[in-house]
Amino acid sequence: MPRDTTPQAGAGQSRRSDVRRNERTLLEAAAAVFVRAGINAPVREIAAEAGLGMGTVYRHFPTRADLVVGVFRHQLDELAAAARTPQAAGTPYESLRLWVHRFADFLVTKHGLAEALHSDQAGFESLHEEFVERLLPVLDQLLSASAAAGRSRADVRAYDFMLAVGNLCVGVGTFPDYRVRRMIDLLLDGLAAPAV
Amino acid sequence: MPRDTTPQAGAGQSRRSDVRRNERTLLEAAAAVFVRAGINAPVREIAAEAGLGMGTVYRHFPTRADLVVGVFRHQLDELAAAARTPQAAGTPYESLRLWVHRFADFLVTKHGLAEALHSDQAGFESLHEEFVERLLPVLDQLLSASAAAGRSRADVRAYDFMLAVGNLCVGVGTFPDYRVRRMIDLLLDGLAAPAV
DNA sequence: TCACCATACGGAGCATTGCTCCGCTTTGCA
DNA sequence: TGCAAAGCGGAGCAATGCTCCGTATGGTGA
Repeated sequence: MPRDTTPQAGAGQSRRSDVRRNERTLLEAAAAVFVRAGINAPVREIAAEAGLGMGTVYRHFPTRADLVVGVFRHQLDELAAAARTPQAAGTPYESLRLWVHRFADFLVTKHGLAEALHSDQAGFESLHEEFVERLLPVLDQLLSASAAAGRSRADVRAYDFMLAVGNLCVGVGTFPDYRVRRMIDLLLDGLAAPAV
Repeated sequence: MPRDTTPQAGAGQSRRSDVRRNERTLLEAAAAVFVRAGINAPVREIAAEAGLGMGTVYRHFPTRADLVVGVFRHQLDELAAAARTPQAAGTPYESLRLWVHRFADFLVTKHGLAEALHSDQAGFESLHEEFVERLLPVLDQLLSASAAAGRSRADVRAYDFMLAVGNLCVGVGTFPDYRVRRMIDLLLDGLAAPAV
């Protein structure tokens, strides 16, 4: 399995200057294109936006998923950090609730991310993996804490719950009338309800 | 908006015999291909399976979504009928629960259907529409009955709930470790819980 | 029975898009 | 400054949705 496909790997120093410059340029271009055209924008478009060739894009980021991961790495980190920061006020369950909605916000505002996350398209496994790797531990901890406080079920796996929340975010954007928040709350209520 | 894009429209009598034969052949071929290669199988493959040309496929079914609708029309009808058949035993809430799981079964066993249903890919709106048109009324009725019996919330829209259940089914197949049923039960529990 | 033409068919072909390949350019070291 | 290793660019390949139009065919009127 290719760990460290992403450029950050290997010392940032020893690489040629144009490599560093191009990587930065690419990430910025990708971010811009993702905002205006969604995660599924053609790679050609990103290359054009960056003023670079296709070959360069693919040498830096072997699949578009890697590009996506690169662009959202910071936000993923913030999301993970947010879960670890103890809430000033509120029960563990409240913290969980808050974080889940923050997670949903993240997915909903990146057009196509939720879809890509669960896509079976080749190359997108790494995106899924990255999310699981970064966020599953923190979600697991939030769930455990809430369960320990007796406020929510203990028999729900973080993995299932994470996928479920991610799934609920699919199709926002396509169906403006779909109220995701409402459904996420419903799922959270189901989690809170004592197991029958 | 193109209502009745599907061949069934217009009297079944007045059409040439080869047209009727080909339509049937196509539906059978598509069904076979969908089973072995999923909903997203290339149209070429369906044409080959049917022993017909691409042009013929597209004349009969303007988009692949129409083909999908054609193939699953019967099962969609059965699903709608199942909701109307009063359960021998059980509360309205139990009926709702049963039907929702049946709906999920349907989606889960058709590889790629849940994904397609909420895809923003051009041409797939008709698939979404068909599902909404056929199933929303019956789900609405199930929800209302259950709510009237005081067993579940009345403030959840059938549309949101249907999309949510469909969404939860996304990614089964891609992630064998994901327990959909569990998450659907969680959502149902959230629905059952009295609004706080 | 036959001829005719509206209807339907087939599949080459166009456009898009992910990804590769390789000849050319650039960087940084000696 | 010269040179090799590293990197770049973009033409090109393969897959795939969908169209277009020359050709074949069913069914009807004579």
